[in-house]
Amino acid sequence: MPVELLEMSECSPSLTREPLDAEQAAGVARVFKALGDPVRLRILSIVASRAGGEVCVCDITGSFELSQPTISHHLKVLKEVGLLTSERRASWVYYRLVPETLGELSALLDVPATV
Amino acid sequence: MPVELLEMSECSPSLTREPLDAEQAAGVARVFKALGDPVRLRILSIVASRAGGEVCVCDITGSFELSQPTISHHLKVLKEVGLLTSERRASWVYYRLVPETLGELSALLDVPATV
DNA sequence: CCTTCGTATAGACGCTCGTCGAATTAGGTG
DNA sequence: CACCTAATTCGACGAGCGTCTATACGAAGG
Repeated sequence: MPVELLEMSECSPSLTREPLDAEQAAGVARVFKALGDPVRLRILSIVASRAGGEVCVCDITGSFELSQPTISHHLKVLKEVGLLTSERRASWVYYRLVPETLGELSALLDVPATV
Repeated sequence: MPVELLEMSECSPSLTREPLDAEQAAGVARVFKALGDPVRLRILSIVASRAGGEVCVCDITGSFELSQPTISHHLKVLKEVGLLTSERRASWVYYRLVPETLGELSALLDVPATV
């Protein structure tokens, strides 16, 4: 559970500021790798675009022609890198977005308009 | 060479707008997968943070304890997904950032502060 | 309890990826 | 031309990933 994705001395992390060191790069790459799968991206967008912010696993499996364990695996990956959280209520497990993680990545990729 | 990473009807692409379809997800996932490697992330940050915006391959290889063909492979991957461009001048090949691609990804991950 | 439903885990299998050394292409120079 | 340097391409190998089926777990209901 990474508290902070980036531990930069400055407050505005960006790829354009200065080269990432190996450790920083490894941490960020973990998250991008999780985003580097079409199914996981779609899962994330399903959760992100859901009005209440919550999605039940059973709502996701119906959107894919993949086995339920496969979806479960992808959810686990997204959770491990801090993009999703889960909560069990009765028989169902609900997943929510972690907007802070997405925000950090967005800021990291946010390059000045004209270089 | 993807002209446009996303072909959404709306002008403000974001994960939170509506779920990505399979085709969109596949296109975006290609780029994120390229970012999902620590070495490639560091290469990208080296290019991005370079004052002139240009980096020679020989400048990059020195920053890693990896063989030169391996660096060349990573540069190729970053180029194929539209994150870098290259230009040959004399014996040297120079790589530049494609800020538009990074900008699209940044916008995609830019979620509203409070959901 | 035993069953049923929703979800997670375990193990297996094929394919992809990152890395290497070796060979190849491209440009510059004597 | 021969030679050198810069960079890419090739072929191979081991590790990791996405998917599956089968199994286990957890909660609710007869």
